[in-house]
Amino acid sequence: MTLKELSDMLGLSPTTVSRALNGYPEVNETTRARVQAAAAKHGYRPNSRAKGLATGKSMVIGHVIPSSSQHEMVNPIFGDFVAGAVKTYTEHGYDMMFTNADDTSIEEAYRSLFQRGAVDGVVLQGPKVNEHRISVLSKMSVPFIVHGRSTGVDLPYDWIDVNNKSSFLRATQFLLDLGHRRIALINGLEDMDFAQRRRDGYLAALAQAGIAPEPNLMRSAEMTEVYGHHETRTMLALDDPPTAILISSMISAIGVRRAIDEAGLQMGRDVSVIAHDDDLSYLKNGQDVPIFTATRSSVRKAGEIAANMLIERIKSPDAPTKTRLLEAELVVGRSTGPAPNRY
Amino acid sequence: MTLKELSDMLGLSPTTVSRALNGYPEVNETTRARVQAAAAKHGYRPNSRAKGLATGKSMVIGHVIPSSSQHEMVNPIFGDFVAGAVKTYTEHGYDMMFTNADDTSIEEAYRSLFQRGAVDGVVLQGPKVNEHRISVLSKMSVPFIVHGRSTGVDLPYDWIDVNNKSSFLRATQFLLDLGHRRIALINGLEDMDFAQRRRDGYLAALAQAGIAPEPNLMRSAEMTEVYGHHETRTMLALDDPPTAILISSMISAIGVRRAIDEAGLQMGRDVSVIAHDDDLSYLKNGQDVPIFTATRSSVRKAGEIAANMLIERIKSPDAPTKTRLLEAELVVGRSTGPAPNRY
DNA sequence: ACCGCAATCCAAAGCGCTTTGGATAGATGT
DNA sequence: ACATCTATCCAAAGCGCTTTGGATTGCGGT
Repeated sequence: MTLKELSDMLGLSPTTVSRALNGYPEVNETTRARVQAAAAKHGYRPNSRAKGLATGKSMVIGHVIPSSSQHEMVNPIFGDFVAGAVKTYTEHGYDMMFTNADDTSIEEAYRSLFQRGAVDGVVLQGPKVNEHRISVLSKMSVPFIVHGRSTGVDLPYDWIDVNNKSSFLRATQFLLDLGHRRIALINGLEDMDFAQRRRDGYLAALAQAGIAPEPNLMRSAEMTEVYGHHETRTMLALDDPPTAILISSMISAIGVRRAIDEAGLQMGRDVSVIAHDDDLSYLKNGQDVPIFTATRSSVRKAGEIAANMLIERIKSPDAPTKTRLLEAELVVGRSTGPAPNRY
Repeated sequence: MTLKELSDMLGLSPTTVSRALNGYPEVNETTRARVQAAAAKHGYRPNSRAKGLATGKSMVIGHVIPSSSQHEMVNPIFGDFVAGAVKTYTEHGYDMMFTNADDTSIEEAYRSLFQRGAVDGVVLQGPKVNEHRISVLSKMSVPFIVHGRSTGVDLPYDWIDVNNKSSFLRATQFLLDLGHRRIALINGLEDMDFAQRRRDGYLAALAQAGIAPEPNLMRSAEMTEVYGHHETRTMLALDDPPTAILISSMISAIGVRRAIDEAGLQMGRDVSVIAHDDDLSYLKNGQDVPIFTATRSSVRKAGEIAANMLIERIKSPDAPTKTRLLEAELVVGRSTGPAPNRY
């Protein structure tokens, strides 16, 4: 069912039918009602490609998934962020498009998406320190939003981020207040911007307390369960093991917990644990009492907000850049307690 | 940069340029080389909407994410399935599109996607028993593939599924062989087809062993960590608690493990556990020795295969339907052991 | 020298929609 | 009664591409 078929059927011109359906004023209200009724009856839906060609908009927003050639790691927060975003997109009439690109061609992927006219804007996820993609998108002068920020990039750009530094600063202080002195950090990959900020917060808190950071207690890698387990196991076997561990992800925290159990220790008594909790829908941090003491910030909500900000940007490309910094809340669960009196 | 601009620049007609770039034979090879060089140099990329309009294809494949209004549960396997699929799509020149729909309008969402000409095919995920969407898509005579199957739907359709029944049959037999008699099943939502098949396998094994199923030991809900924890806790508090637990998801298995620990029991000695492992990239089941004994089947690979099958279907819409049944492997880890001699 | 054929190229139509620039007719104003 | 609006509708162009149906040229064959 095309516009022309519908208009023939109604004895009207395509022009009028188009206007009737798109809410233009130059059409009689009774005619409009007739048109709408017929459109509904026959299930007419304008072809989005034709519409896009005519209007110059695609009403699609793009996300590029990097398929790190080796690891093929799929970020576990991906699903929740997307779920938040897609909801907002749908409400505003946008569709969401994914493309996959390996690390070397990721810039090419963004360029292709735009120059083909496939999308009206993109979301940039998982920014690294000195993220190159930001300047690429900036130069293309294309609407985009960054989920996270990038230290070292001076250009103005829209972003939404959690206050990683302050939340890890606070979490570390919390542990220090409990008397812990040997606090480990199991962090994400070091070149990721969020990981660097979290480390900064951690280091700042240690510095305030006059504690020298110990490289042995600072680990970083992709945040899988197995990684958390492995690093914890290794660190607990040190001559002078940590009494508290700070972890950048709930997933890894589960591995940490497993290692603590295996070592015959008790989490919250022998070893305190604080994790960053993205509030994933399938991995709730307990129901009444949180399992882990955690710095919590919903990544789904971040997805929603990011989508809204991007849509705003698409509407007014020349508006001043906007940013949004979310504060994580510190929820206290049963995984933390006073430092054990070992000596 | 449009086709016309490029052709003007080259002193050729749009026809010839189009043909040169699309590999048609009626163009001189030296001309073709010239055109390709110019296209590369100026970064020309055909507008995909215009191309789609002209060819009648969108080169996009659609996925609909149901946002169950209440739970807003995002399936944790989602990310990996998508990662597998999008890789295949990209290789074949397809983009991937998401739409969100609440449970009531999900059928509408599929219809809209096609009638707007937004996609060339769709993937149907998470089929329920008597899945209504299958007949809807069938009637629309539209290319689609189901990830999973639907008991009660007689129509022929393409699907790829894990052999849920046989894998849970085998897992249950494995536990029975270890001497377990009170085996619990922590399953997914009952109306999901996979959950029903897994239960069938479980029940079949019990029946073979002459054991009457006990409703008290069979639970079903959305497979979160907290759910696994809660049900295990409840069951372990029974007068006659299970000695083994079968779980439909690694995520929930983590909660199960937590409950076992909290009860002061040891997994693999006091309580045996087998989980279904989708081989998620961020939740590997251990590295050398698996943590959980598990029925394993990579959902990422399923995504890849599904994508390939769908692309085949799009190419030849009238070919006979194809199906693919993957067998899960039973990997034996440290979470299972002989039934404790309690009495 | 003439015909047929292959190799190259191009003009123009068409995909389904929006939008510009009228046309038409009845209503209004003086 | 005549010019002027206003409300309503339509024809046609255009978005950027593919594709049909020729044109044109040069070559071998007779």
